Amino acid sequence: MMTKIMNYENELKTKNLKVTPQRVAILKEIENSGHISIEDIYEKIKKTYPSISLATVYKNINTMQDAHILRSVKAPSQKQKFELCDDKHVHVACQECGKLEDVRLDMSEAMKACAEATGYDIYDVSAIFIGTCKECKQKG
Amino acid sequence: MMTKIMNYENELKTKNLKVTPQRVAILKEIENSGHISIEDIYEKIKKTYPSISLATVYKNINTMQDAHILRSVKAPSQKQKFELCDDKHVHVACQECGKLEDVRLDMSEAMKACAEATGYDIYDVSAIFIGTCKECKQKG
DNA sequence: CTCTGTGCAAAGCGTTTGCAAACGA
DNA sequence: TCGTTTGCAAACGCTTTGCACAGAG
Repeated sequence: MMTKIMNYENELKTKNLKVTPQRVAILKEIENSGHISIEDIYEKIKKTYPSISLATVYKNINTMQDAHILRSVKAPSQKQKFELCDDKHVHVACQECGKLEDVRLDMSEAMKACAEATGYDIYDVSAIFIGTCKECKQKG
Repeated sequence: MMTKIMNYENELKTKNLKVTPQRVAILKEIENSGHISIEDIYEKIKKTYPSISLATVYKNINTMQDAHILRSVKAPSQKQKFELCDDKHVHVACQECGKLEDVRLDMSEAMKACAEATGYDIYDVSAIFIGTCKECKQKG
């Protein structure tokens, strides 16, 4: 089974971005975690790559967001987190415990409805469903 | 036609929050604009109420968010904006011109599907559809 | 070799906090 | 009156920037 990392090297090259160890490390952390904050990316990478600087993480996150390799997710009253663009999914957040999970849910119907209602060309959607998770329902 | 403001006075009282001119002014600005940033709320209120301080706007936004009178919307690469909780709608953002609009789109099907897929109780959803608006399509 | 990316330290902003005075109930 | 809210100024924390050096192509 081939790792995704090679694909991201190609994606970086396609967008005229240089393939640096820092960028590969950032993409690897995001791939592993699904969605992760800047601070957490930095802390994790520092363990195996102590010389990396937080500014570099910020710069690369911005560069790769502009290149549509990454995108941000922001749940209410939580830090900004980042995920890979090719990872099509929505999110569900538990109001009780603050957990944020990915859900593979097809939103194409809703996107179509939105396009019809507005006259926009819709090509993506960022959705966060808010509720209470199984565990918290039992406790509650 | 009765203004919504009276309802919000009641809502504040119900939540044990005092009805101050600052809070009423903030709610009025949000009601007028649909969604608005903190800075814009402050600038608008200052015109008719010059003594208001930015810190007060922040404190009240936070208090009223905690009381579920307001909630935040955050579109990628834009400032946080705020809207009234009772205003059920989703958003559409134009990638070209940055415009953010409200869309009255029924998301109950998607909420049901998400509840089934995850086992969560889902009671709200924050969705931002990303695309290109009519005007930008013509220009583009 | 050239141009992009990195790391550091400093600057920049948006947001929060502490406190005394003012205000709503 | 009593507890909450306000306004100010200072503090904070996250993010960006400028610059010299290092590294990718």
